[in-house]
Amino acid sequence: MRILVADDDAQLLRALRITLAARGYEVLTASDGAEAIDLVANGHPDLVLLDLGMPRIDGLDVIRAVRAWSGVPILVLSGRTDSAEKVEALDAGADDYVTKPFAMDELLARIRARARQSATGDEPAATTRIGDLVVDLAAKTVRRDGETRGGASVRLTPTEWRLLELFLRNPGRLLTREMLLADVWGPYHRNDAGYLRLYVSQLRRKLEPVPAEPRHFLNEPGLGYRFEP
Amino acid sequence: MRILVADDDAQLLRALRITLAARGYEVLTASDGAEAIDLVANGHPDLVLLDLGMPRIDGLDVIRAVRAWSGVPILVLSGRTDSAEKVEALDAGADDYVTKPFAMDELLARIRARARQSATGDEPAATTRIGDLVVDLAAKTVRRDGETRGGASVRLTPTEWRLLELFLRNPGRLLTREMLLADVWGPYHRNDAGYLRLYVSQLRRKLEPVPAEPRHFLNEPGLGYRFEP
DNA sequence: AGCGGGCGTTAGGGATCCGTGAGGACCGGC
DNA sequence: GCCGGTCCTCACGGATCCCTAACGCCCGCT
Repeated sequence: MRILVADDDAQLLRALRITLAARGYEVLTASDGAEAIDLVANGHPDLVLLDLGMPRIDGLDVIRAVRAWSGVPILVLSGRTDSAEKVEALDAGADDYVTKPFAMDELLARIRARARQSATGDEPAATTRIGDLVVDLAAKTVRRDGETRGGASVRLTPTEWRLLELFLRNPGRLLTREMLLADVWGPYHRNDAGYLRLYVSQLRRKLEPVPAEPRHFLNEPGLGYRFEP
Repeated sequence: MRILVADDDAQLLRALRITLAARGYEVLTASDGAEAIDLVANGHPDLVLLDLGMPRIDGLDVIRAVRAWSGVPILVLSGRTDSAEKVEALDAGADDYVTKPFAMDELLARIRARARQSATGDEPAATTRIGDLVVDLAAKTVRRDGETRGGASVRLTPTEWRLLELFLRNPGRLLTREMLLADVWGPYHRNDAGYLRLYVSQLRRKLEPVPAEPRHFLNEPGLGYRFEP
């Protein structure tokens, strides 16, 4: 999550950088409008914190310039409290408006709200490659590499998806029999190792280039299984 | 654009209804939390204005209940100005927070901002081709390819439109039974899989070239349905 | 060599899920 | 009151999936 902070107040800029970095955000900074526009274009931020009172280019023009080509969420910071200015900024394309001085925890909460919005909106498709197959867990699709359309090349059953999901979420890690059985079939089937043998076999048949010589779904005798990307 | 206004203050409710209606919005109203949840489920609003201080069900619980199954934008109105309450509401899933008393033009601007957010999403897919049919979600029409004039070749019922809309907005992705049921019939019908079977069947009969061999509305047994363009 | 445990695979049977038709309940318009 | 449209309930044949049982195979142990 990368945030661009644009403000001409160096002290506030520094405070925001520190606070945001401490929350795990990646921070870009700009101190005037031109720099802000440039960094939106070339820095690819996921969210913009924009002060309206910056030199060289008016904040409203920054919003309009950005909105001409980008849909990145814009959260406006401003000292002005009159509603006319808020209306102008929001109608120019801003997504939220906070007046200074502001409570930091409120600002952070509003940032989280905007981050949610972009998280659900655009999905770079959390996708994993297995040989020449591409697995998309969210869309529940497995397509042959290169084929972006046309029905899914491979169909998996619900149980197969649950098992595959566990493997893909823990790449390279050893997953014990009990862990896998408890997560897929529930805690009362920790001893039914036969289920695992059967479904791992089916996953290999559908996903391994050479099912007889597994290279991604590996067995560790006596322990469990491991997924190697 | 349909807006649900939930507030226990009858006078404010009436003022908002009149103001919003004058701006061309369709307005639904609720005066307590339970009614609000019910209307989100069955009224299919595009935006929710929610007062936090309502009887019967706490406002925060309303947010959580709605967020459990719907992504509709929620704009909170509240008399409380302390930032802790704002943070709670925003983190529960609200998209914006306005404190009473508020300036009406600011509220309207924030409503427009939220409306943009949901509107920009569907523009690129305003029209979709299914076989030799062309579906226009905005105009709610289905015409045979080539015929630009004349009445719609195919008529769909309101429920069929809601279902079709979900499919067209998520092309290629698997939509689970629960997701579809919750979005079309509300969260209290997550188990009525029979509804889905029936209406998918009707969509296929009206939209598939060969209803008996569906190529666009596909079923994944045990999981849900998938729309393939 | 003989044996036993863990592993991979195959082949059904029973349960669940799906597609579709018919018909009743409800509503607004004429 | 009548009627067309929409939504929902119910029922049943067929498709799909999950689980059980059984059979080789490999490897380490006796």
